[in-house]
Amino acid sequence: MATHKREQFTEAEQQLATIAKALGHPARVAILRLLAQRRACVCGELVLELPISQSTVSQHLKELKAAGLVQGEVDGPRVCYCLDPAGWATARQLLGNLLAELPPPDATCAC
Amino acid sequence: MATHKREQFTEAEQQLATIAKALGHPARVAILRLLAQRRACVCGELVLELPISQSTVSQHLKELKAAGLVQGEVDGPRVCYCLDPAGWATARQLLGNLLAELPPPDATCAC
DNA sequence: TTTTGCAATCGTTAATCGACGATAAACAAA
DNA sequence: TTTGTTTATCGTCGATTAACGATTGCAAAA
Repeated sequence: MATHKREQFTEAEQQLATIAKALGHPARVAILRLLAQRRACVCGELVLELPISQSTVSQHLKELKAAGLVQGEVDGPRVCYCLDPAGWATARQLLGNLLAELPPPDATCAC
Repeated sequence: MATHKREQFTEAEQQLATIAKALGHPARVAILRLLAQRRACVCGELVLELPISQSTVSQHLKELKAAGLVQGEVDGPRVCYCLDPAGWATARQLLGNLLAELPPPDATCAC
């Protein structure tokens, strides 16, 4: 059963997991870095930069949009993508919280 | 075909994706938070705290270990888990790099 | 109006994931 | 040695993911 038991965890845990999952593929990381560099990018440009097909890029963009990390704006026949500031604010927050909960880097394992 | 084209991306992109993927499930986030709180935890304790079965917890621990985020130390019949400082140093670094590449939070979309 | 060009969606395929119960393996204690 | 406790692994199942080519849908250009 792949009946995900997501419901049983806290809202924050689910939200962080959703964001992390979106970052969990090198193609999506690459897309985000391209968008960060260029501030905006038409889908076709991304396809040129990446070693995967147009339809696959489109899929990844859809997932990044679903996670709230990118926005797409229709511009005539093309679509311009850019990072979604609100989504990244949340991502920063949640990742920051997690890292803040961790023991200091030099702490020894208590085992 | 789920023939992952991981090879075609940079080392850093792959490494970040691996770490993010490990964080991409609420149960694993919950496990990490428990380990962070308690500094160490026997597998059985985790099972008591989580709404999933022992075998599933064990699977998630295996994935976290594979991603370098936790260590397990055998202690008689039980296994004591704790966060892996080296893995977290890498995670901090890579996540920090990504966030640093992003435009400032108040930047408007260039679309 | 017809054509062209771009991007999303569809349909398909194979692989991976998430979950579980059952079983095996490792060790301590009796 | 046998028993009990703890954890990892196996086998299974359904769902999801990653990838592609083909098709569709739209908007601009001819």
